[in-house]
Amino acid sequence: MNPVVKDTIDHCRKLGLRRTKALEELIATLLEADRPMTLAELAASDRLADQCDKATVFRLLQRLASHGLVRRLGLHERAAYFTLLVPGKHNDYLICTTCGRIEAIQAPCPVHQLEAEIREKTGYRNLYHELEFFGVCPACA
Amino acid sequence: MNPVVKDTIDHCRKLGLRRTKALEELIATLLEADRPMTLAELAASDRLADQCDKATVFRLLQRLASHGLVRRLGLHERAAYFTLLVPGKHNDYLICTTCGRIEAIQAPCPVHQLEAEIREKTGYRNLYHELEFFGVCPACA
DNA sequence: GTAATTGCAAATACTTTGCCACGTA
DNA sequence: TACGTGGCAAAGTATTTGCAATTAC
Repeated sequence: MNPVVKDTIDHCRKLGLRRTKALEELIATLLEADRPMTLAELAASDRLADQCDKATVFRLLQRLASHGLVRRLGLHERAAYFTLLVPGKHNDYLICTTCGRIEAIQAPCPVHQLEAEIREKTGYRNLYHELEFFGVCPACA
Repeated sequence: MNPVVKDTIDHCRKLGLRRTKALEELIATLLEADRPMTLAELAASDRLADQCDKATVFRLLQRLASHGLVRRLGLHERAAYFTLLVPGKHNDYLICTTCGRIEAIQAPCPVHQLEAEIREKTGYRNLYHELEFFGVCPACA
């Protein structure tokens, strides 16, 4: 098993979650995708399609998000997107407004400085940001 | 009438939209709010509540968005948020994950440089970004 | 054995559209 | 007059929940 999957499941166990097949497959799927995915995409994915109900995936995502292991993103679609929060992994995206393609941005994120300032000046706690770039990709243009 | 509202309506007229009471009130409401608003909020607002149907507000927002006068944002809620695109106005937000309060960020946006790089390297067209900070505001903490 | 987890189906929430009446140009 | 626009109601899509059965520990 992928060590990140293992670590994540261990983390879940410590939080009191039970080790179920669905949990394992969901985490593996999110990790392999390497981009945010919708509930519908996840429930229909190879690993989960015959494994469990969409409601189960939904509740797992909800639990994982409440413990900070998964983040729910707005993006531009009607459906919510979910991404696994892996320590040391960036989380900014480039999205094509025509075909919906989503790719992670490799460049270092330039907002940490501003985030620190906001934390100081406003007194907000547990601050994090969401940064997305939207445009029409070369293939669609 | 507010000059920005007037300019925006003039712009709409040039695009072929008709000058209706609903259009005027919607634009004025979005401008006065100074933060993104949901369809439900807009339809229930003082200026629009007794003015027109929610479907009308929806279709107006759709038309304005398709012409680039309004932008639809994801944010973290289930409902979509809409904001008027006023030339020269910033569009980054600070959002409380507990009470849902949304405020515009005054500081200069630090991602323009990165945006330019992405435009060059990836060939995406019509690039723009969406940047939000999420956290728990002092009142909720 | 006990409590968390799951599947299924039903309930919500929000968005989107059809159709005909209406108002702007 | 002609065509964009509006209201109302119905349909569509995504999310969320109730409850009894199941499973992890």
